[in-house]
Formats: sequence, structure tokens, C-alpha cells
Amino acid sequence: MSQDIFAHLRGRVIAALRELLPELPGDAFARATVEPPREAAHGDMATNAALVVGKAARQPPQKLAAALAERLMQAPEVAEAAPAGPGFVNIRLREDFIRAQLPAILTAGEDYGQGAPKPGRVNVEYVSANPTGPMHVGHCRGAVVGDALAGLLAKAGHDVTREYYINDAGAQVQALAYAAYWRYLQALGTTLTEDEYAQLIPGGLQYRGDYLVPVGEALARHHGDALAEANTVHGPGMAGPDRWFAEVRETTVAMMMAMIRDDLAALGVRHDIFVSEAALVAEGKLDQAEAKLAGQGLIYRGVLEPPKGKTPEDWEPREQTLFRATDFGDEVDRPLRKSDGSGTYFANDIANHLGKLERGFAALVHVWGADHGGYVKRMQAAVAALSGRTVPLDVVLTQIVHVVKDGQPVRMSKRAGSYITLRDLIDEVGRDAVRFTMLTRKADAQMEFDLDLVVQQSRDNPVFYVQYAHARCRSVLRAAGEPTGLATAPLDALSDPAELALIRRMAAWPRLVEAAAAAREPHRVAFFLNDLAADFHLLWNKGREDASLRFIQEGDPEGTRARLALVAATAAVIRSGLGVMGVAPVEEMR
RNA sequence: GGACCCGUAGCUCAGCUGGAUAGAGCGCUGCCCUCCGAAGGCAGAGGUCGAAGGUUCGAAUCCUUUCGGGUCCGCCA
Repeated sequence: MSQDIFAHLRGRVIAALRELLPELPGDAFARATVEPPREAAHGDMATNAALVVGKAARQPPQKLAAALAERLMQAPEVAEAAPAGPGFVNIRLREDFIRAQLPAILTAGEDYGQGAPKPGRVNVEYVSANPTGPMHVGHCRGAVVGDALAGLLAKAGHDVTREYYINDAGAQVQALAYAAYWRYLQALGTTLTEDEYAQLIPGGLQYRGDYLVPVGEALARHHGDALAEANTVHGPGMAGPDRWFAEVRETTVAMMMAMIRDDLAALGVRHDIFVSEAALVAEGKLDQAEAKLAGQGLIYRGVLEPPKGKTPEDWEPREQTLFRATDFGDEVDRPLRKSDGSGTYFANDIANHLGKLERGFAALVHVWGADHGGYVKRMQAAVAALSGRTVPLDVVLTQIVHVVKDGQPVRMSKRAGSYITLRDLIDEVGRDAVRFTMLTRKADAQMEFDLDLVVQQSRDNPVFYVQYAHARCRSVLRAAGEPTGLATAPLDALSDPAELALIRRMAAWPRLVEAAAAAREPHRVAFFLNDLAADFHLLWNKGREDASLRFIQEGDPEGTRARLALVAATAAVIRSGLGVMGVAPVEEMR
């Protein structure tokens, strides 16, 4: 049977309905659901099936519900089924069926909740930071959400490819090269000041962080003063860009990417593939994409309307190469070429997506910062156009993270060079706390990252609370001598409501994986684990009051094994969930 | 001016893609414990789900309008 007991019971419901209503077509039951009722008093599960098919069956839902309930009573899993309200059927499961989930969990171990393989490969693109400096807190949230989402989709049975798109082709990278060149001149001992240098270059000196110092030193090591122009006033000075630009740019991007990969490794985030924007352009992917769209009549030369309301000062009508994004739901058509003929960021990203489609993905998912929100529709339009509307693009937007310490906000500014790096954050609170905390909020909600709370050992801190539950499980199992063969332990001793509630919670894990993956919402895993930990701690606390509920019972080896099975299963489900989040479970606190 | 996201308990947030009497933690109130199965436990008060219409058996959830907050808006990525 399916690991998902809700899906399992839904099968029972639909089979019963087919018997009751043989004349209905098979798809009449598609909208029928079996889910946990809000009100626990209503039982373990409730189905709306009678409400959903009542109209098609031309029967009053309440009557149908009564007949359905009667049938369901005969199912071996069901202790009680009763019609309720406007046509629900409430189902209470037999306790031995609930207990029987434990062997299933223990047999699967950390794989519990793993969905059956799904057809079609899914590409998840995340992080994709410019290679212009170390990762900071903002990147970090996208990295964690993306990595956990990829893990979640894999858990749900998808074949997932984790991808990083390197934005190494634009003006930012040019500015970066100029900034690195400044560090090179410094390494050679120039007396030029930072401000004097900023005057000499286009756009000014944008990246002033000292993380470029090693790049300058490396350039000086490899090239000596060959990339500079001797100058009588301040020693080594700036040479013509054609003498050094390509070399400096390449070296700098390579070193920045190495640094970003190190940062990602420190966070435990991994990618299967890194795609370079510059490489895509160099191999002509942009031209191919444009030709493909042009072949469908989706490219034209035209002039856009000025934006309504606030018109930019320097706005003037300009003829551009435009993509008919409006044919696919966007508000306006979007430009593909800059005036120098190179692709806009959008155009290059279309090339990126053409590349993905050519690699045969059935679904594309992106994790972007909320500042890219306005960009979603045009990209979806492009993917729809390139794929003939067959491949969906889902975008998960992550909102800003405000880091707080001692109640004070900590601000960051990447280009100024003074900001909280990912490394700072990891050094301060640890990788696992960073990852878990980043998932304790819906991606699309702003988040306050409280450095003090995250390391606090209290109920307020979900990281601690969940890890503590796992540590307690492990502590008990160690004390019991690491028992084996618990999957075959007799379980009759488990009858306390708190024990059964814990099993019910664990039994909901496969269903949660499925639903969270479909909704692209990894934060649900964190909330589930928090609830699971609460159920476990509750039982633990009851054991402090009532010795008969303790896990290890002197003189009752059978009852002890039943409870150890419960504890081992709890530990397994916590590990299963933490595994999706990329958080390592701990054996003991501290 | 327009697009997108968000408005749920005093605070921070969930709410399982439309289900029944809307939940959790913190804070507050009242009891209990001070136990290494430690880094507390139990119970209670607290809500017209921003507002107004609509869709239907049924709406915090979907649609329209509106108020408030955020993000963004032609060759930045």
C-alpha cells in the first residue's frame, strides 16, 4: 500500500462510491478528498466525497454520505465512519491500523515519505548571484529555500537537477573587473588614491570590498607589471583596457566563483550544474532563441509607450527589438537588444531557458529575490513561447531578510563592501541554525533573522526544539542499548492518546511531502517538524508525571520494545524531514 | 498611473490550493514543579481573518471594488 494513509483511505472511499454509483463516469470522483479534519473530535479523517458527487449522482449528499459511511465501516482500517454536517463522512481509524504505521516507518527509515518516481525531469535554479563578491544574507535565503525545495521535490519523487546561472556577462561584471584592476595596481604599489582611480573609470569604483585584494595580488603574481602603464607621478598606473581587461575579467570572475562555491559549500548547498551567461552568448544561444521566436512571428521592431504616471526624466521614444510578451499574458512587450546590439538581461535569460528546454526538462522552477517580482510574467511568457506552452515555469520569490542583533538591525550594502556575509552568519550561529531558520517563514514573507534567538536553547527557537526532540530520542535509544529489530516488535502496549497522536503525526508526513512539493513550499517541512517535536516533547513530559508512560519500563521488555519502536520511528521521521531541509540531526545537545 | 506580494489574537507567524466551532509560539492571568527524562509543566482569557459586495451546499482561501504596507515598472542584473 501507499505510505500515505490518506491516499490509501481515499482509495477505499472511491472504491465504495463506485459500488454505490456504478453508473457514474470514472472522473466524477476526481474532486473527492480525504484529509484530516480541523476538529480532532471529528475523527482521524474526513471526506467530502458525498458532497462532491452528490449533484452528478442526483442524490442528496447527506443520504449518499450515510450510504458511504456504511460501506466504509466494513474496511479493515476503519473503526467508525459516520455521516456529518452537510454530507461529510468522518472516519475514525482502528488503533491497530495506526500502530501498524510504525513498522512501515521503521522499515523505510529516513526514506519514509519518499514518493514514487514521477515522470519528467524538473530543473530548479537558485542562488544565481552575480559573481561580484562573497554571498550575503539575502543570497543565503534564496540558496536555502532553493536547496530545500530541490530536496523536497526529490523527496516527492521528482528527478531534480539543481542549477546555478552565472550572471557573468553584464555591466556589473565590467565594473567588477575595473575594481579588481584597482587592487592590482595597489599590489604593484601605485600611489594613486582610491578616489583618483574612481575618477578615471566608467561608472566609478563600485566594488570597494577588500575581498578583491587577493585577486589583485594574484594578478600581480602572474603578470608582474605587464598589465599596467608606468607613470612618473604615482608609479604603476592604468593602461588602456584593451591591454588588460579580458584577462582581468576572466581571472576575477573565476576567483569570485571559487569564493562563492566555497560559501555554498560552507552552507551545505550544492548544484549539479553551473551555466555561464557569457558562455551561452558566446555559443550563439541568444541568436538561436531570437531566431526561434522570430520564426513564430513574435519579434518585431517597435516603440514602447512611456510608463504611465511617473515618467523618467530622460525618457524619449526609441525603436527597439521587442518580444511579443503580451501574447502570453504580460502587460507590455519586452526589449531584447541594447543599442549596442548585445542582449538585454532578459534576452540572455531567454537563451538560458532555451538551453534548459533543449536539455529536456518537463518543468522549470526558479527561486528569485522579491525585487525580481516584476520579471516573472515576461519570463513565463518567454518559456511558454519557446516550449509551445508545454513546460511550466514556477517562480518562488523570497522576501528580504533583516538581520537583528541585540534588538538592533544590522544593515548591509554589497557594493560598499561592508555587509553581513554568509560566512559571518554561519560563523555566528552555525550552518544548521541558518538553514533551519531561513525555512521558518513562508518564502514570500519578510523575515527577521534574530541572531540571539537562533542560538537560544528554549521553546521559542524551533531549531533547538526540533533538534532537542531528536537528541532525546537518541538518548533513550542509547540508554536502551541501541536495540535492533524494532520493526517486528509487538505494539499493543501503545495505547495512550499522546502515543497515538505521535504516530498519527508521523503518518501525515508522506502526505505533507506531496502537498508541500506541489505547492513549492519547503517551509511547511519546518512547521511539520516543529509540530512533530511538540507531540514528542508532550509525551516525554507526560512520562515525567506518569512513570507508566516512560519509554524504558523495568520488568516489561515487551512494552519497552513497543515504546522504543515509537521513539526510533520518531527519530527516523525527524531525520527524514531534516534531510529535506539539509540540516544535520544531532545526537545530543551541546 | 500600472503590475506583483502581503494585511489572520497585544506581538511573531501557520492555516494542508474551497470544508464543519480559524490554530501555534511568545506575551498576559492562574495553578504546579525546581525533578539531570535538565535547558520547565498544566489550564485560561484573548478574533466581525483590513473593509464592502459577489460566486455556492460551504469562503481566511476564488472574483470585483476599496483602504493600508512592501517590491518593481524602456538598452540594471
